[in-house]
Amino acid sequence: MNKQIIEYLSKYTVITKELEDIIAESTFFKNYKKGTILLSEGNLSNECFFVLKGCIRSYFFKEGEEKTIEFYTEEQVVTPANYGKSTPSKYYLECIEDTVLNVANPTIENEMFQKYPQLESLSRIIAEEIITKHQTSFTEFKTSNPEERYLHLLKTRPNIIQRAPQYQIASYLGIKPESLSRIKKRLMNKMNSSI
Amino acid sequence: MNKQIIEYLSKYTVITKELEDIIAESTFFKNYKKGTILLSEGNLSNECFFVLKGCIRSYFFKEGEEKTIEFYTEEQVVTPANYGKSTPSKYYLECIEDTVLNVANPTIENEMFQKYPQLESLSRIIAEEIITKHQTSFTEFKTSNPEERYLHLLKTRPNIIQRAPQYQIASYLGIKPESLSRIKKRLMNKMNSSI
DNA sequence: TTAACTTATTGACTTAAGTTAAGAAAAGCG
DNA sequence: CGCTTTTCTTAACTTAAGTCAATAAGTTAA
Repeated sequence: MNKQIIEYLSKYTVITKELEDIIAESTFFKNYKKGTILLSEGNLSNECFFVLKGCIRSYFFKEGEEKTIEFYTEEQVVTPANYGKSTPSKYYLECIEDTVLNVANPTIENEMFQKYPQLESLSRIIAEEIITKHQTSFTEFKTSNPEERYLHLLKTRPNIIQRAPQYQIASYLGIKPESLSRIKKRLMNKMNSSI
Repeated sequence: MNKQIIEYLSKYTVITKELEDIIAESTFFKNYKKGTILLSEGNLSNECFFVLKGCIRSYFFKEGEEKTIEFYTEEQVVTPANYGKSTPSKYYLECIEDTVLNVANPTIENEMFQKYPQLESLSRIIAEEIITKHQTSFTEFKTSNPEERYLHLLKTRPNIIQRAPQYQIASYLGIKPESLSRIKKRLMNKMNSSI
């Protein structure tokens, strides 16, 4: 099971046997049933996650409506915004499938960072990588219209569309479910008429 | 001049005199005239920046149109996506005002990280902070319409609106300049009619 | 298997952003 | 200072997303 994490981390640096053991020591695995809420609005967070299998969705309520912030699937890191802080969470984390996670907590993590600076170095590199990816996604979103955003999602994360209900996809794309329904229909027509 | 950086870093951890010296050693200051291009599309990047005074804009071209990605002002860190990597930049960095920057490069930075793990620790913490801020901004953007986005910018970064031309603000808000012009007019009317 | 509930689609209508084009205002420069 | 260039505004029109409401399709559980 640890193989997945090591493989992920190996993209960023050489993971020695020692480092591998350190990681194994400082984290643990956990299974969650579909529908499990990992974090609720208003609550503190003392866990961050690495998705081994399944899907986590972050969402919150705005004007009474559920807004999906992000979908996290295999090989993704989920660090709640208030992880290890004393501030309440502004959003929910929910397993939208049966999910297997690798879990860490700030106390052990900080101890490990103290002991093994290489581990913190790795975290820094990964954090910077995530910043870059976020900026790319944000820019893509900003410079696209809803139809283009849907096509982009279809291209870059096709399985998300299979795994999450459409009303969740819609708010993830910043539109209403009715609009997503229409966009799909419009695209179907375009496909057919171009045959 | 270094005071600004130290003050900024002090938000995240205690900056000892030693650490202060380390930072002073590993970076330098530089002045740029308005209009200076710090990084061009297609080029490599060997510098990251901390804005002491002035404003940097990142932008790129999509379908022949300039799209503003971000504005960086006083006390903000600018790390190009390809900083220290061997990949070409996808965007431009331009000083839209006379600007004073604190500049670092990856070679010295990595040396310093090796020598002073506390410095890398600080970088990790700041990087994670930036991730959280990005996610908040992205979510705000996604769940707002153009008018709300403009009002949000007016509230959170009013000086940007003074400092950048409107067509740049427009693309930053993901809309056309004509639309921003109309939004402003509409808001003026609302203001007046509510007196 | 049906009944209850959730999710998705469709239609009619409203609203606002995009597009194109023209002119006004402001900024930059010789 | 006046001329040029850039930026901003306005208008008319098109297009697509939001809204509201009804119905259809799919899911879940008694």
